[in-house]
Amino acid sequence: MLHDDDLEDAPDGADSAGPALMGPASDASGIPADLPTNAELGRLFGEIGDLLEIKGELVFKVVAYRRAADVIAACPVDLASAYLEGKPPRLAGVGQAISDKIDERVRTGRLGFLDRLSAELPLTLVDLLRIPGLGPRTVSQIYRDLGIATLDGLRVAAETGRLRGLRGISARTEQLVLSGIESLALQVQRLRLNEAEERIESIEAILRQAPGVRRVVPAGSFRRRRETIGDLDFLAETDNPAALLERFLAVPRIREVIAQGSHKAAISLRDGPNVDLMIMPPGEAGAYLVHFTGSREHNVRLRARARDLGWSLSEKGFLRIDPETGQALTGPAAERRTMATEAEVYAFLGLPFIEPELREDQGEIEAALAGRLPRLVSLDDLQGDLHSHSGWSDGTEPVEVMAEEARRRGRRYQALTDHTWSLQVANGLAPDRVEEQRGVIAALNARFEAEERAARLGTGRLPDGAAPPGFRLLHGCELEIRTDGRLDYDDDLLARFDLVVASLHVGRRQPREQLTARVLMAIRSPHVDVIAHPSGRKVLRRPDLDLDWDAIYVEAARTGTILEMNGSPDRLDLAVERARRAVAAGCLVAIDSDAHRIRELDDVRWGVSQARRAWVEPDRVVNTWEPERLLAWLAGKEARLIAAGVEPHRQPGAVA
DNA sequence: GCCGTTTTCGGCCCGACTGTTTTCAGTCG
Repeated sequence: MLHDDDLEDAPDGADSAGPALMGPASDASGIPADLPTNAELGRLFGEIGDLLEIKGELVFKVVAYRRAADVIAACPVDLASAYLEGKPPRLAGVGQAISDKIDERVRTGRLGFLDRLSAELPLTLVDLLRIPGLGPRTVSQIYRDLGIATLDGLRVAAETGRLRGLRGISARTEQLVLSGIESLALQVQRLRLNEAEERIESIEAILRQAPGVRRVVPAGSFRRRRETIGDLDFLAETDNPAALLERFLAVPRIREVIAQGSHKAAISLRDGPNVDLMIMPPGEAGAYLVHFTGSREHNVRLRARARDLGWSLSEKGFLRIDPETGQALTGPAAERRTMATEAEVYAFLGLPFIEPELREDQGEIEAALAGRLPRLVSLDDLQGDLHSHSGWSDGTEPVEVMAEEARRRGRRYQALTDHTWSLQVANGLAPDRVEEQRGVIAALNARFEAEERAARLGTGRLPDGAAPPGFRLLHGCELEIRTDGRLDYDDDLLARFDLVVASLHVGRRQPREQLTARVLMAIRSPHVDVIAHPSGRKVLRRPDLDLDWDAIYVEAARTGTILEMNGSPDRLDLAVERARRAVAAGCLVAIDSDAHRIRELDDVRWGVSQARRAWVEPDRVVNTWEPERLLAWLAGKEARLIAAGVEPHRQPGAVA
């Protein structure tokens, strides 16, 4: 059995199709060829924000740069191209000043403001901010009083006792700085969702055993189902806070207790993330859940709205603001409101309930105010799964085991999509094995039908007792798009599958035009129904393919070719911003497991949460459809190509 | 620096914990 890594990475050696595009440093117009990505642009403005903060600039200006940096990095449109074309999109938080700076960076390759700033304050100071406990004021003081601007310099100063002379820094703080630098060096990566879930479940189990505990809720970015998780957050209701905190501070593999109070504590684990525990007074969970679930930006918006309504909002609930002073009233005069549920908190703000996955300040507040929140797809909406593997290629289980497991989960269809011929590293199927596999699947479906018929007649029962409304194993394949754009099977063979899922594992480093052309050819095939894991990325490990995404969305929408939202927590592909844009462009998606073993059949849930973050509604997801509707759609590809005036991409003759 | 059917000027979110203090600033989430 091959590990996924072998499958994904080994064929990259075949990246010999055509030389890399080595253009000149700039063309005749002086426009630099090394256009910055959105992530790089975002990083630049983040650095400006950091430097301004160290400089002691107005905090709102700092916040403005950081907010712009986030918006820029998350923007689904390639900003460099858009600015070059003179069509910069309107982004909330990016005004004239920052827009001009983006334009300058894109056109000239420079950013004068940052250059001037870093002449004043070394850019390396930004690194010092990453040390836990070291904020802008202290960094500024260290630089101005001691001239220290680098991590190395800081370590030497701490080791030789030069820091402790500064105001507010004792010998103990010096030690904290040293261990902080150390922890940076071995800083743990962010966790993928499934890794975060493992740790959360084990800690949650311990907390639940504490006496007096009523409720433990994992909150934070895990509850929002972000792609990667930094810290883990727990909220708890208990009659005995001391006992719960004691239990928390004794979980296995603690590296350090970071903070410890009467109602909250924070620890760091040896093998990973920081963990926060907050204890809620019974019956007041609403504002706590809101506060510790929403992103910082979402919460800022909520509190601003509360303020407009005359209330100050915190995790403790609402406090009436004194109109004279503008301050929250405290003490005996205080008027305080608490709620048991999040829905009540939102209602108090005049908003409908906002699902956790949407709480990112990506337009959900505006949509809530306008009554236009989406009805998000949920796991219960799914009728089936269009992408899975068996031992025939690189899965671990026999076909019948995967099928039985899918049926046991109540699905109405499961597509078996083993790899094709040319992906030999994954044991891809030659055409004769495809024929053989078709027979196996037909026999299985015949057996399932007989069992269901018998169950309906009362003369037999299904393996788990319950009679689902019918289950069908669909015969598909994961069709390799080769380096030259050819597809792995000819049209005659492709036409005989129930569905074809096409994907690209080889030649990943080709230039954008070539990669895009390969995907577009697959989209224009009369037999390709789904583009699987379209970006080819691996979460935290491998970047996206360099594709012309807008061209792909347009053509996928035009031809009714489905884009996959792959639920494997390693992939989560499409990413949220891409999926949101694809659906806005009219594309259909499928939420698939890409299971190679039984337990991975449940990975569709990560695909569902990813789709929810992308505001996807059920009807856009083809595997929420009834089997009849889905099969009719799959059968209609060629007719749609013709209707749309798209020249079908034919794949004639056998290709070896 | 951004933003606006209550504003083109004047706002811009809130509290706990820590460390070094003697009443609070800095940091963090």
